[in-house]
Amino acid sequence: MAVKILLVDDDKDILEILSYNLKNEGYQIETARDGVIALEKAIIFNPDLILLDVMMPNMDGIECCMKLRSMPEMKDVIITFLTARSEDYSQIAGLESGADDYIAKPVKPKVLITKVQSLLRRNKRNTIIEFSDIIIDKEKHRVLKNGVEIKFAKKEFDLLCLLFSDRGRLFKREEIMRKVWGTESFVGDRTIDVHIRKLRQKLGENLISTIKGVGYQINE
Amino acid sequence: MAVKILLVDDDKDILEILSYNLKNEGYQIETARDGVIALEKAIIFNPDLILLDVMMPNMDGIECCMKLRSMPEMKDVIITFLTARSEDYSQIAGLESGADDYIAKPVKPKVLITKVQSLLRRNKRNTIIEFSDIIIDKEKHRVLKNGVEIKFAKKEFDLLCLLFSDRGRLFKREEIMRKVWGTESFVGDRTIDVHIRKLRQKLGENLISTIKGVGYQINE
DNA sequence: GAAAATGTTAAGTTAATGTTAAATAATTGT
DNA sequence: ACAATTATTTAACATTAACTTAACATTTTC
Repeated sequence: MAVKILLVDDDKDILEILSYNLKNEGYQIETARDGVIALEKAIIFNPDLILLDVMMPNMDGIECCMKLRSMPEMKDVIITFLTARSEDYSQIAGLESGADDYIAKPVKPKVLITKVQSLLRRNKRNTIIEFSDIIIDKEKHRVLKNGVEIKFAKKEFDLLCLLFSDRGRLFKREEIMRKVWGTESFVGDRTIDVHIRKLRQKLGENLISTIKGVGYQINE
Repeated sequence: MAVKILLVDDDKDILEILSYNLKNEGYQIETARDGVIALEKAIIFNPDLILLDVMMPNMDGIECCMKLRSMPEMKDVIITFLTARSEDYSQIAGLESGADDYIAKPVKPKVLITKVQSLLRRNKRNTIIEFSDIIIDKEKHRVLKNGVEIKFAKKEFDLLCLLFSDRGRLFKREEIMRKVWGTESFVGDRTIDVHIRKLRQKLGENLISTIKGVGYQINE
């Protein structure tokens, strides 16, 4: 699956240039013209990386970044500011905003691409997840419990990976739906439950707990 | 099959000189002028050895190397850096990058050839694979089951070798397609299945298991 | 304790793969 | 170069496993 990048800037030209260059590198791009739109698009698009202009109308980058970070599903996204002047640095670099890095404007396409590559590399999340007696190897599509392999069908595996991507965190049904089934498929309400059932059968009844009216989480 | 080497350097002259000398030795050579191109070519060309300049525009050798190593299909390729100065050594030798060795520039052709030979020799281990009652000899293109030779056509053999190159690992259909059939050939969907069928007929129905929607793997 | 949400099971549907034979393509021997 | 042989791909249909749904049970929340 292609890497997804959300570009946020109020300057149409910048959006276009950066968009063009990043698309050329094979990235999947979405754009937003202010912070408010960015928040909405981020939820739908589920990007791996967000490039966020600091100075924007409506909602500035710093505020947008903080809002993004407050959403649990955006915990792992990489956020990078685009800043017009290095003076802003003190504010931006501060931990508060929750960004991972910043890029000084004006941005040269080549520099941007290098930077993006290095950001993505840095965040190559662990492909192997271990938790008590369970080992999940995303790459090999393999799950071991007490050293014994247990087979999982595709959707089951995707769901499992999602839940284990942040153990203990509560995943809302809506979020599970979006991340495992995607935005276009419209499946019934019981589908998630049935898959949860299968995970419980295979890995033990006490692994996943239900938070009624909200979603599911892995018990830590 | 000739040994395939991918040469990566931004200096055209170096590419030419090394290319010339290695071709003379009977190696099959591809070249790339930066890391990005190198990644693309590596996937298509599927080299045995990659000689990688460290200092390059676009994507440097270290980054390129890490990217290569992160692809499961590049697990067994030998990666060697070409470094302009021995000072870089500390960075390069670090385990992180995943390279096997390095060669100091400027490279004398004779030295290079000796080095390449020794690298290839070192890695010749995988040529014979044994697994329960099956013995596969890649070099001789031979398969024995319980001491009895079984003949495999080329594609069948390639597929078999791929699956056995990492027993237990799940190979995605897309990956099988790329590695056995290459990126340019567009063959139908059922082609892989038919070949899997033949392997199962020849080596037993329980050897290979299907993960629907994903791919195939050897049962361990 | 009624409404809402989720659990559970089995049956229904869909999508993916299996299988066979026949059609092409490649290779070999003469 | 030609036919003969062998390898590979395609096409059609069968089968299977994955996934979804539906019906009803159970649990939680207010």
